[in-house]
Amino acid sequence: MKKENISKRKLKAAETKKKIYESARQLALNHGIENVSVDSIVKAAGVSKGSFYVHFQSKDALTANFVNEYTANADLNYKSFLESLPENESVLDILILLAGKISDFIETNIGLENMRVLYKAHLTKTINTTPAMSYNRDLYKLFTEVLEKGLRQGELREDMPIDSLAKHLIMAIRGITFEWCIRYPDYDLKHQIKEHFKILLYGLKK
Amino acid sequence: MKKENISKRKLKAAETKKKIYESARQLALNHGIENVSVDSIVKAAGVSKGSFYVHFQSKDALTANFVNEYTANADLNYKSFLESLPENESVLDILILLAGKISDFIETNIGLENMRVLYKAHLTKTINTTPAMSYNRDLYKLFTEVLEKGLRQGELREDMPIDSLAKHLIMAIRGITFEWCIRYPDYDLKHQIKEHFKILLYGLKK
DNA sequence: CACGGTCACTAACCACAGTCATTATATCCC
DNA sequence: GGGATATAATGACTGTGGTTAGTGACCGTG
Repeated sequence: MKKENISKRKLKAAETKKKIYESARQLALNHGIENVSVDSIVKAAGVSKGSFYVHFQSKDALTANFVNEYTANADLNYKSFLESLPENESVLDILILLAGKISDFIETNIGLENMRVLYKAHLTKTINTTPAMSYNRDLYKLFTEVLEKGLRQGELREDMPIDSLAKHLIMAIRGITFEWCIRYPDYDLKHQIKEHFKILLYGLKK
Repeated sequence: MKKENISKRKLKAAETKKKIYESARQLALNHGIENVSVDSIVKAAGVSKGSFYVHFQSKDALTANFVNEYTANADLNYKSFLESLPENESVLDILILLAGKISDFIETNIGLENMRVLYKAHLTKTINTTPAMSYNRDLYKLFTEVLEKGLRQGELREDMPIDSLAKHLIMAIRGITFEWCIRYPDYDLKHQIKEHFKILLYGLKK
């Protein structure tokens, strides 16, 4: 009877956290998270600054939360995209299409600024971005499944473990997206991702 | 007779700048630039804080200076490495060796923390990291030269422009190094770079 | 019911990057 | 030399992310 009975307090806490989160989202939506101070967030939420830091490790961690939401959303999106493809599509073509889909999603649904924030968060030891990094992330599963199909259908070379290949492909996408972040606007994400994948996949063909 | 005669002042200014720079380098060497405040730098240099901002646009700009030094140094190193290779080496082997050399240099001469700082700087709009990013950077020239040789010797496919290939390869290295920065210590930079290059180069073979 | 401990929350506080009005002084020009 | 100008240098100040000692409401236990 311990865990159940502390509900009133925990409820209040959860409420406070949500208030902060929603205020932050609202402000971020209007001004971009980088231009929103913690002070303004807590003022909007009607709580104290210290309270913010009870619920969030840091402003960057909060930002990472947003981004992790995007990430989960993205993976859902990719999954249904893959399911929408015709069964008989060649696996190499699927991979190219998927890469294109990913670049679209990043550009239009996440955006440059959020990607920059995400990558900075990744580089900061004190921020936990596990959901977007973990090899258990759905994205890795999706790639692995596609590659397995390619293996079964004899489209791929067989001298490399599938899960390692998936990691290499996703790392490549991350690398290209990083390059986009740092070279924008002199860099066409979609075009570069497709071009790079053509080289990579040529190296995977049987 | 205008520019010459203002020497005494400019000299003093240059001296101050150097004092700041060297103090910063010394402190960064001992504690890592991220753990050194501008206040501590100017205190060590015996100048005022405002003076720091006369000579440097920002702390990050100063950091970028350090990084650009590393970069220039790295390219020199890679160049002499390439020159030390036997003439008759296969171009694909040269590229693998070069990639290995780069990973060694990054790991032992630059280090994880500095790479993280560098990539964060790249992601920050207000920091000018042109020297490390520019396609005029020596590194791009080196790769282009090797690839040109490969083309002459008929080792490479001919349907892709050489300078575009060089960009893809260097971007791949950057991507892998980024992955190393965010996955350390669960990621073997040298091994991953070599493995990835094997896939990539297989896709470039004639 | 009452007492001791827990925990969300607060507000004042700190550290640090960056700014700016002001001061000091080397150079220019008469 | 001496006033005018340009600029190096100053240091108090601001804004912002992050910390912490303290408070009081709530909880489990006697």
